[in-house]
Amino acid sequence: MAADRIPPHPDPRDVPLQQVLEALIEPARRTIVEQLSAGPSDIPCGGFDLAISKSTATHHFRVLREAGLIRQYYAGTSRMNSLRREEFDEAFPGLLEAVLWASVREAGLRVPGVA
Amino acid sequence: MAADRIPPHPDPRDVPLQQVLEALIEPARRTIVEQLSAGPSDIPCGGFDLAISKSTATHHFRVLREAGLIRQYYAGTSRMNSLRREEFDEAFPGLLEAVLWASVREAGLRVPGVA
DNA sequence: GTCAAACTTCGATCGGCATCGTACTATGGG
DNA sequence: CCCATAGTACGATGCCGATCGAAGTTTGAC
Repeated sequence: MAADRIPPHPDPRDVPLQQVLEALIEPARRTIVEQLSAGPSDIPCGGFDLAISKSTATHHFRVLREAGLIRQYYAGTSRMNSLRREEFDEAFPGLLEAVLWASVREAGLRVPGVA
Repeated sequence: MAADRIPPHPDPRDVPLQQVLEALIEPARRTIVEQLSAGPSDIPCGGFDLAISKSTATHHFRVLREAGLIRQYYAGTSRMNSLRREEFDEAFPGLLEAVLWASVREAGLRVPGVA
């Protein structure tokens, strides 16, 4: 079975705020969350646009999963990732929205044309 | 003059999200923000309920100030602190509310009586 | 059965932040 | 003027997390 390889997913309501903030503070991890939030479909670990090694990426995915932010499951040899949006929002209302909003806003400010 | 002793206060809109999260991730600093948010009046550096040394506290106040979260001014020998609620909310809508809400919720869960 | 692809696990390294004690500065009271 | 009060500034220390490479594991394709 493939399910055996899938580590535990805590209920977001059981995750301390401290752990959630620690998960969201790392830029690469925020990028992961942003890309998941932006796209309509789940993304395999290797499908993200990240400038880090595979082993480091694995570490980041684990931190996000243990913080209740993402769900992971296998599809063949690929480990898929999906954002646990609703469940997480129930536990931490407004938090993800605020962080993502600020991220997008900053990304926008870096691009414009006014320079 | 006393004003000379007051370091610069950046506009929250100029503070990167990364810096804000780094400011809010430290428990002692969140405690400071919470106590400011809870009370109706400003609080001097020495008026907080913190289990850390003075020099460490000074460090935390600086980090919060530089993140655009608090305003500091002198009243005699006391350095007063106030939460920059509205200005900060304009720059990071919903963020402070979400963090404070989660904090309060957790604090409540630790006390009850069901245990 | 054999190979390649996709990740994970394990140790080691390295840099940054929280922490503290000590010394220093500014203010106000007696 | 002198002292107490309230913080700040400055190293020094110690820990924790991000990072990587190398080796291991699981799956699917052929």
